[in-house]
Amino acid sequence: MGRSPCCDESGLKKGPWTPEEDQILVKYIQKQGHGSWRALPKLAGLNRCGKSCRLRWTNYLRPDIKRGKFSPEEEETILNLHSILGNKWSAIASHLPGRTDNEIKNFWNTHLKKKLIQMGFDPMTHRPRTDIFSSLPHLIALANLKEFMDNHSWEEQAVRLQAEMSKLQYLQCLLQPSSGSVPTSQTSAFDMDTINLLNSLSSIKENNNNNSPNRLNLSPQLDIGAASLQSLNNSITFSHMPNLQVPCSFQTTLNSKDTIQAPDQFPSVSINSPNSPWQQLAPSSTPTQSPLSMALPPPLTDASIKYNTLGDACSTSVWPDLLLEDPLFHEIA
DNA sequence: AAGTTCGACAACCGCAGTCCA
DNA sequence: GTGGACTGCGGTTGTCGAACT
Repeated sequence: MGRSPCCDESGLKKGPWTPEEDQILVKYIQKQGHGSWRALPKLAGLNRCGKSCRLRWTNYLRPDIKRGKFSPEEEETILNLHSILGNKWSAIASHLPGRTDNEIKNFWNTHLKKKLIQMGFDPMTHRPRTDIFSSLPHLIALANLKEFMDNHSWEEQAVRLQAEMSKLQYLQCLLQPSSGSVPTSQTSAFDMDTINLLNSLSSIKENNNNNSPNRLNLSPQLDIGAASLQSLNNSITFSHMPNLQVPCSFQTTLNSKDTIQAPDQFPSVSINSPNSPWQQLAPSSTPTQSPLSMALPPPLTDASIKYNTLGDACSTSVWPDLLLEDPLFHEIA
């Protein structure tokens, strides 16, 4: 298979096309047809390689090209087709009259991919992200907490947990300044899980203010997630615990339905449409439940738990490092 | 006002497939 | 069957304007 040598030729112009070049190319093709792309530049009087001419024509100058923003219907079509075809841009383009593969590819990379990621979907599989690393710290902390609870007296646990809560409060003070703004896509799922962990521990304390009892009633089996935390919440009493709260900008109080609506910044994606890939992803979900909610971990306890907004699990921030370097984190984890 | 950063999109690069002499 | 010419395609890079500092 020989490679096209045309672009290697020296002396040919590269880079953006001028209106004059566009005019020459359009006039020539309208008059003669493109014929051999390799021969075209010479015949048309253009100092470009044939490949460049072909690309310019097919992606920009072709008269049937539809320019302008993608409609919600087109977005949905792209999402549907991409969930089936993957990055087969030309195949996707063939279903969208007037749109080129390049245009669709760019639109995907700059808009749709980000939307899916922000909404907690893997842009390649179109499925809710199941990044094990994002929940790992949470799970490890819970497992170790349970182990500690099992192996120590109530007095020891109370003293130690109080000390840990004080450390957490200190950590929170350190974290506060970096949380003055609304969470962005740069806020990692790791951060969110850290916040969840802080909230979980906080809720332990809150619950203890409401419940009675100097007794431990841990479930014999470690049921990671809501059940174990609920168990902790219901069974541990603390006094003089520091007030631990995540920055309010990260808090979103859920109602009893625990359904989160699609964020306002994604108005054009109709995720509930019958043809939407997200709809297909959730065949068992109730019609009123947004598939977006599938991307969220289950709420830890009830509506009193503040849950965080979605974050990009792939991105990084200084938060994880800060926490990982702290001895407290190693003690908990 | 100047410099920097960021996002959108046009254009390029290079591999792979097809055609044809 | 072979190999060069050509085209199609997807990934990547470059450019430019807007937003931000």
